[in-house]
Formats: sequence, structure tokens, C-alpha cells
Amino acid sequence: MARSKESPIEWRSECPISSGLDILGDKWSLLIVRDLITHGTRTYSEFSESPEKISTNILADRLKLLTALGIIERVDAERSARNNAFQLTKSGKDLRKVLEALGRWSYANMRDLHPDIVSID
Amino acid sequence: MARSKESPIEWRSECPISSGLDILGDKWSLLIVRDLITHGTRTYSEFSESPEKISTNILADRLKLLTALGIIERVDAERSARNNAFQLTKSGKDLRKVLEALGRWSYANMRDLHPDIVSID
DNA sequence: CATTTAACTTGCATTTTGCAAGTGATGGTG
DNA sequence: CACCATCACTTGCAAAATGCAAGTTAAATG
Repeated sequence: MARSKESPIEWRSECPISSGLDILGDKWSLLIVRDLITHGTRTYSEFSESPEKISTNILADRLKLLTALGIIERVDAERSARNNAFQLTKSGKDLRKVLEALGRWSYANMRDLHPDIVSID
Repeated sequence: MARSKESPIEWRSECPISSGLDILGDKWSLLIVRDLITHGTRTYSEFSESPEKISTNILADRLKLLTALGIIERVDAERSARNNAFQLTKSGKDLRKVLEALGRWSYANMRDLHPDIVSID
């Protein structure tokens, strides 16, 4: 499959932190990655059932973008969409460290503002 | 800003990753933290001069929010705003690990899409 | 072959963002 | 002390992103 050279992202600068946020700096993308890290694979409707309740148009949009960026992919790329789950690519799996760091920070620093926050392991 | 008085954030769930994104899940907040990690302190106009060119209303909004959350503070809280820089609190400094993980991920995984990306280490 | 259901799309209201142009206080200079 | 450039914002408005509800399409199921 030929991959387009053109990037779907407008990079604000050459800083890797800035570029990471150009891709993942929104409220939903990393939650999709989180679901895939904790469950291995997820279908469209499984994503919809997560407690944060992403709306279907945003979900479709983010799945497309994360696929285009090579962060996620269909489990079976040849099969039809129905019941065909998504999974992380190597690049997507590498985000585990980012999510762990973020989860630890939240749990350690936001418990006074958000007492119901739950520990991750 | 349409946010409540007690906690300025509406928490989507009790998951710490989700809650971290409720606070920091946008394109600008972590760039403000990055500037403070690399420079120690920054004034309003110094933030404006960063290569990503944040607009002044967004900057003012984020500085207020990060201050309300105890992530940043004025260097001298009693002094007037003019030339009074911001700095990270303990909680803000703890975000270094999140930024390092994100920067490493970007540098390792986005160089094919974004060849001009620069190393942080 | 009719029905159900998963995976989207579409339309529209609301919210957030981005841009340009102010405003008012302050601190340095003559 | 008066002037004036600069800093730290604010305001107004256009554009984009988000959120919500209601479709639509096609594959499985009975």
C-alpha cells in the first residue's frame, strides 16, 4: 500500500513536544490509545461504551487520523468494517510510557481537586 | 471560560489519564509548561515569542487556568503584573516526566512524517 | 428475506480558537 | 515631572472544532 508523503498535520514548530501535541493534543486521541493499551483491541462500539462517552463523529474522525498517522490499524485490514477491531501499531504501543507518566501525574497531583480519581497500576 | 467555581474542570470520568487530559488535553497548556521547564521563569511577552506563536487571548486564558489549578504561579505574588514572570509549582515541575516521554515518542516515531523534528536530549 | 445491529454520516447548535485591534497601567527617559 | 514606549492583558468578531441527535448503509442473524 502506497503511503502518501503529505502529512495530515500542520506542524507549529520543529520541537518534538510541540509536534507530539500537534498530533495528540486534544481530549480524545489519547483516550482511544488508552482503551487499546488496556484491552488490546477495540471495535467502534466498544470505544463508544467507554465512560467518557465520545460522540460518534469525533470517534470516526480520530480513528481515521490515528490510522493515517500509523498509530493504530485494523486487526484484519482486508476484512469489512463490521466487528473488525482496531489495534495499536508499534508506534502506538510506544505511547504507553506517555500515558503512564500522565496517569501517575494526575493521581499524585490532582487528588485534592478531584477526590474520586482512581489509581492506575 | 465557561467553567464552574469550585473546580474549574468538568471531569469526564474517574480515570487519571482522562482527568489529566481534562486539564492538559489541548494544544497549548503543555507548551507553556515546556517553556517554564526549559527557562525556569517566563513573562507574558516571552511566552508570546515562542516559535508556536500562541495568541494573546489563549495565553491569558491558559495562564489563569494553570494558576487556578496550582500548576504555575507568579514569581512574586505581591508584585504588579508588569514584568512579573511565572514559574512552575511542585505539581508543575512533576510534569517534566510527561513532557520527556512525549518528546521522546515524537522524536522516535514521527521523523518520517516530520523530518525536520529536532531531538530534545 | 426480513430484521437487527455495527459502523459510520449528516445537519445543526454550541463552544473554542485564532486574529486584529484596542486599553490601561508602569516604568524608563529627557 | 511629563512623555511615551512597552507590557499585560481585553474585546470583538470570524472561523474551526466539538457535541448531540437523527439518519444511512451494509453485513450478520433468525
